[in-house]
Amino acid sequence: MVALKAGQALSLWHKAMLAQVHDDAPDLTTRQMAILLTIYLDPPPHTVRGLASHLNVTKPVITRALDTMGIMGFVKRRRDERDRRNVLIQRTVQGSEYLENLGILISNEADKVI
Amino acid sequence: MVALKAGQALSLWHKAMLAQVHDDAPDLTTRQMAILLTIYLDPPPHTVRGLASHLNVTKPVITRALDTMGIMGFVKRRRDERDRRNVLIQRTVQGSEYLENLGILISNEADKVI
DNA sequence: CAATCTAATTACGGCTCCGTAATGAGCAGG
DNA sequence: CCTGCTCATTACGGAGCCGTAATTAGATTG
Repeated sequence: MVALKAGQALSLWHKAMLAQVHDDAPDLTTRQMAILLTIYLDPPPHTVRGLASHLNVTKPVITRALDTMGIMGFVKRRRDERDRRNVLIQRTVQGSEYLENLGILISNEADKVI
Repeated sequence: MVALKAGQALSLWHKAMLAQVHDDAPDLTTRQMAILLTIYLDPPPHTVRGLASHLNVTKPVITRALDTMGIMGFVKRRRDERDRRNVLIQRTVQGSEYLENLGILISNEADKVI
């Protein structure tokens, strides 16, 4: 399972990108996608500072991405009651569904790669 | 080989996105990446109209993406001498190298997915 | 409790992208 | 030729993201 050669990897990437472009679902930037996936795949808690450090970008990048993805309904913010300076980023049902569909889409395309 | 489940696909996508964000290589948009991969993976000739129709976007989107990626050195334009209304989009050494590295990167990340 | 440090956000100027509509240039038929 | 058609590009106003720097709010330390 897996063991993907570079050419096959590019082909898979191509198909996945095409599907993303065709599905006129909300088009996340590379950074937004990386942030969203980190929130959903890495264990919580997630803070702005932690995400910024993990992705090696500045904090405003995270804040803005959370704004955008919050409007899309993909993430939620909650104050950390222990240290009210922190904001804890939380998952949503809608975000889970979005990523689940993305996973299925990529998985399906992977099946078509010889 | 391959047979990627949805969860593994997401994990692969995540790692590939993170690598993209970390490598502060030029950050292409989803559309630009889809266009670039189509140019390099699908058989030529490629025209603005053909790419627009293939990706289901308007022609100015293609023109602008070619401008940007042309400046990056990833694609070249040439007039079609048979029908001088057409522009033929061509690959470059630099673009090949960029995509080759991307393929290797994704392939390496795929190896790490259990 | 004042000074200091930290977390997150907001402000600002700059750049790129978007979609629609107009423009420029080349082909084709009568 | 000239009218109509096609291909690609440019123009234009609007929206989003960027990085740096300033700001707000909360914790901490002496």
